[in-house]
Amino acid sequence: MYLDFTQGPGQGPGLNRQSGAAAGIGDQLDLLATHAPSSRRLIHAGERLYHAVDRFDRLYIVGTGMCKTVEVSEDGREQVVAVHFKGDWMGLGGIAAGYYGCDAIAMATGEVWSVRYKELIDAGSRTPALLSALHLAMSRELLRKRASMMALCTLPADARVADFLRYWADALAERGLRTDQITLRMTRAEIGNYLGMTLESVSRALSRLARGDVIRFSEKGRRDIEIPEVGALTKFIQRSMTPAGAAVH
Amino acid sequence: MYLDFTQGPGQGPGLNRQSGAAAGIGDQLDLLATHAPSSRRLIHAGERLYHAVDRFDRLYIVGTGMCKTVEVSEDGREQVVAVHFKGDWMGLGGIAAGYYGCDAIAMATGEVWSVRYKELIDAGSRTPALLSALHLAMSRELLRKRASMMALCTLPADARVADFLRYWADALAERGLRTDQITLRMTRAEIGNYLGMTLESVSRALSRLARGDVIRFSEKGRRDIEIPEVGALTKFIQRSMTPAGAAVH
DNA sequence: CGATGTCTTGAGCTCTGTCAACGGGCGTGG
DNA sequence: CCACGCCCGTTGACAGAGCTCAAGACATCG
Repeated sequence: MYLDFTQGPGQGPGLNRQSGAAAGIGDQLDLLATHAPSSRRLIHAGERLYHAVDRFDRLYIVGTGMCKTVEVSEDGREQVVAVHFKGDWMGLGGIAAGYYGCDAIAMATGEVWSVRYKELIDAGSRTPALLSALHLAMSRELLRKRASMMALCTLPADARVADFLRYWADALAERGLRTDQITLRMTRAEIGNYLGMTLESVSRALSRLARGDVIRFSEKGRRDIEIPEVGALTKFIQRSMTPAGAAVH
Repeated sequence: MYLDFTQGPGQGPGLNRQSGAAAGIGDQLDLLATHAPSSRRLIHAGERLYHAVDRFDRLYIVGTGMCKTVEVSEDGREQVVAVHFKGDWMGLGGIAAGYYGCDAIAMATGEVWSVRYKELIDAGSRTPALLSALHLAMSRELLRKRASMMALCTLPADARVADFLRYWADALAERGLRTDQITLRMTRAEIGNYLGMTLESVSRALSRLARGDVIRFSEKGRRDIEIPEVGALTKFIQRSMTPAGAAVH
């Protein structure tokens, strides 16, 4: 899926597989552990990794679990700007800003790795694969944000929710996990905030998706969602585009 | 404004100034010309630099003029995902995707530089400042997209337009250009597409901003907009947030 | 000068936000 | 153990922001 044009004959192992975005996830951490002075840290849901105002210093990588990053604008508007799964890097905006600009908050118990940016760059001159990993991570986040903007700008509320579920399922699939049963670790309010709509709209959208048999609510709770067929989400999104066919009811 | 934590004692000149985002813009091009096998190309408005489906190969940098990048999703939705001013890099999403994923189109006559990504990386091992420039560019685009998402998710239509104008003015200011008189090189439809609204809403928003004396239409045409006071845009945005005071009329 | 594309403005309608009521899960404390 | 409060989620009724459709004014270009 993702091609790595940076591979050269002399490069170390890792990051050379081409079997998906997650190809280098394990390798990334190996690389860091082996070639750069990285550190690990256990985290629990709700715990904050760094504050928006903190001076930029380290980059963080989700080892296990998942995190969200939340931005607060000067005039107090607050927004979830990203959800980070295993292998995703965090804090990349700090490179240019000098401070993080977002709060990073764990959404589940897990482990997070981190490296000093400066030391990563130094190590990168010896181990180019480290730089490749960094570039891939940044580029991937760019792609993700592009997709988010596309959804925000062109999809109606219901389809945005469907798109969000598809994204979540894809993220799990890329990491070799089941996608027929996902656990959203966010409240409706958080999802709505991320998707630019209210919690009520999220709730209604999910209800409609369930009524249309695109998803099913698990017995375990309303945050556990069964997706028998991820393709059905895509179909739903496309249907909501055509001027003719909306309304699944 | 933007701090560069990568500066080391041994680094070459350039990218070490701290006088704003544009600090390294001239230097970037110097760097490329001196240390990497880059090439230049003249472009005219409407000309396409690369196609979304093209295999990723080179990164592009706006030397003079400006460009937009347009994404087309599989199901045919089309969206302007970014506007690129002097010094902005383009094609960064291709690093992870393997293809560009966007069309890049010139919006004015100008000059665009480009480097093979692979060769840039190679040169970067000899000239670390090149890598710093790349990282800064990527990080900056991440910040920009974050800001876009924030606007899309939390601002009403009028304020999004105001935010867009402010962004444009700031971009000019960072490059040492006048901001009291800007020329939008986009149709209302393009602006609306970029901001997630219709061309009519853009038109109405601009009319309201003009009525509220936040902007003025130039005699030269409706795409030339005078902004006597950039701060007024910010005030307008904040006013549209407070539940009490909206309505400038 | 007509043709085309762009911009503005109005009128009506729809989607989604707002406000409100209600139910369920969970932890705390009596 | 149950009662209570709190947070989360769902659903309904309503209102309003923004979209759709339509008409007309301008500008540009052949």
